[in-house]
Amino acid sequence: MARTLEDVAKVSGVSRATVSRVINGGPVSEETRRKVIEAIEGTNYRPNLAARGLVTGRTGVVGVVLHVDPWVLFQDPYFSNLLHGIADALAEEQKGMMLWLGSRTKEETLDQILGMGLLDGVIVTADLFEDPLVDGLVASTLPTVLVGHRRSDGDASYVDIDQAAAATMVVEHLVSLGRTRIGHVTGRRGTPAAEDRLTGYLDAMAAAGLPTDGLVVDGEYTEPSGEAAVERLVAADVDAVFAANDASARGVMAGLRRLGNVIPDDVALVGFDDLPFAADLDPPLTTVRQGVGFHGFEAARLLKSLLDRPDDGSRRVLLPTELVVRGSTVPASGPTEES
Amino acid sequence: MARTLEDVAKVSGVSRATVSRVINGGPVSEETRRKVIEAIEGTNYRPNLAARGLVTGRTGVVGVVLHVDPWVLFQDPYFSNLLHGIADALAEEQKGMMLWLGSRTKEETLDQILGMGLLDGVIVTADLFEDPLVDGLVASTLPTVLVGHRRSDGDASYVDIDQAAAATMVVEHLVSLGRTRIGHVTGRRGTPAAEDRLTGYLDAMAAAGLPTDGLVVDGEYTEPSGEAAVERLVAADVDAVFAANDASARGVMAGLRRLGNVIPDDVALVGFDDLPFAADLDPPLTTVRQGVGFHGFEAARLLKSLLDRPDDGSRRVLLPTELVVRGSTVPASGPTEES
DNA sequence: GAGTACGGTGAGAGCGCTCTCAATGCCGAG
DNA sequence: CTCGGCATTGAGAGCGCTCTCACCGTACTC
Repeated sequence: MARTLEDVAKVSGVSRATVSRVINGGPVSEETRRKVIEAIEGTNYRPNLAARGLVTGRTGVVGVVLHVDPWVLFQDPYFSNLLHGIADALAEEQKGMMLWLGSRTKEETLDQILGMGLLDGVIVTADLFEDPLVDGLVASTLPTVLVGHRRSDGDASYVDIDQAAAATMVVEHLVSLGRTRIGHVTGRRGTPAAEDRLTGYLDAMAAAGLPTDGLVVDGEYTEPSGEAAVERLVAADVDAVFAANDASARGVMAGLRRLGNVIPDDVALVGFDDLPFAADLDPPLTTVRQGVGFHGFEAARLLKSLLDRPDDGSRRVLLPTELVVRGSTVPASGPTEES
Repeated sequence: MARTLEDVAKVSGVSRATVSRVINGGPVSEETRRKVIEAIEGTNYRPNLAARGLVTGRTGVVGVVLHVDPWVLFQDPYFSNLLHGIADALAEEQKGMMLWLGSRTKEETLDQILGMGLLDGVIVTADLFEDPLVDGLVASTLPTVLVGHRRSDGDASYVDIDQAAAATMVVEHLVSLGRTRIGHVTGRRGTPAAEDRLTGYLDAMAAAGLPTDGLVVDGEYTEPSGEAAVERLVAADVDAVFAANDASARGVMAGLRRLGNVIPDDVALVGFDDLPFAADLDPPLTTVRQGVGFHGFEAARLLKSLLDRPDDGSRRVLLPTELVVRGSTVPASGPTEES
């Protein structure tokens, strides 16, 4: 079993350099190529990536950093979808993926990643305002693609959605239905996504000439926080609620029902994410689909482009979102029994 | 910013070899060590793992192969717990983790892993009888630890539980409660775990002198398959059911209730896995706890031992299981209202 | 004083690979 | 018949690191 280039060279009767050419597609005569390929297959030889990486500086391996609590990681479909998308794109490019989870401190993780020396680049989620890991990665020489971004990441490469525009789209939809008292349950305050969605909501409300006093209640992206927000929203006499994500929308739905409100007749409800359960709620939840798996896919492709043409500077990609209108904002249409 | 050992050597006025000694804990005078460390910190130097790996043959990176459909991967707590355990153990040993998911065919994945050349070893789940990936890994020169094992993996290194013994423990518990018509809903037939649990059940029943005719119904590890099995079990006049996992136990519970059976009074019920929801069922489910996170942790430690002392041959570790007795096999005790 | 021991250090080889550069052989052109 | 040009190949340097080995100076022995 051939272990090195030299071995293959000996077997096929050529030099090390020629074998290397065959493997990497250099100019080699047809006959020699055939002989070498035969030798490679016969000896089951596989080039050593570490050695190649040492000389070329490229290993074909990219790091993926999902530095979140493992329970969150696996319970929140966001991350699984994202990872799935990344994995697919990397597989397509024949690249390896090295995954870091949140089992150590951010500083330790950063150290390990930067010291690895085997990575061509990294993909990392940036969902907090303060994040030394993201800061360190962006500041390093390692090509980095963020999924999501903070305002301070203006000159980094990232894939994100236009959070504010998506929120605006939601409000406009509700306004078009004739709703005027539109409440908003925010996401976790301080996170970029939550702040941007809030901004989009406020801007759209202002543009429509609608008031927002008392209509914004802070949430936490969780079901209980959504349910807890209902009391104040109902007290503010809402006829529609935009929850910052589907989980809190589910809480809002439960809370509204408890207080005797009919959805969408009394209060229309919109979520964000389009998680699988959204369509199964009663009534089905109108929500913003952001296609997380696609984000991952695009992040990997962005990194590839960054690696292929490093001189083009950083890239910013804003992916489209889509409003999925369901029963929670529109009464069931077609043949239906009157209530 | 120092990029190489040579740079650090120049800054601290010693040779490359001495810097290497400082980093790897060789014999160096206190004063020199201080100077070098100062230079390292001052220049923010990080050793290049690829280069080190090239000469030592060790990179400190291990591969983890969870070649399952990503949806399953993230929905089944088994894998998240396992991965979590592995990640924890590796973090403790300062090792990197490279993750392969099921985004490509097993053959392609195998090729990539073997060709990587950056891995010290690999941890892979072996939950199918036929698995070219596992076969290839075990047959390769790459140190491999299996989580779970097939009968044919007798000479590989693995971490597993004694499935049959656990099943026997379940049956003995039910027998000790005076149950005699004990049914079994199997896992997916053909998988090692399902077969071994079945074997353990059959052996224990035989040992207790109890019949099993008509008491075994094939399941799929899923809730619907559990519910579907109930009809035949009730027809066979069971007074207890051992389901091969918690998910199918939940299905059995629903089915029994639908047919008007009271748990545990009419029929006792036992699951397997002790997933979080098991304790929240009504009544709480008696089940076998296997501590999956711990399996991962142990697998990583096993791999470490394999790497540290390769000459000791392969290792086999059977982890203990624990029967968690809850309301589904024992009537609530203590101050309780009579039904 | 010569011999031995030993902690501390540097020089240099070499891990498996790529890549530059020069050498070779063969072609048609002059 | 000589020469430039081209396609093909090999020799060798070197990526950043570890590790062996030889060497130095000091201390200790007899």
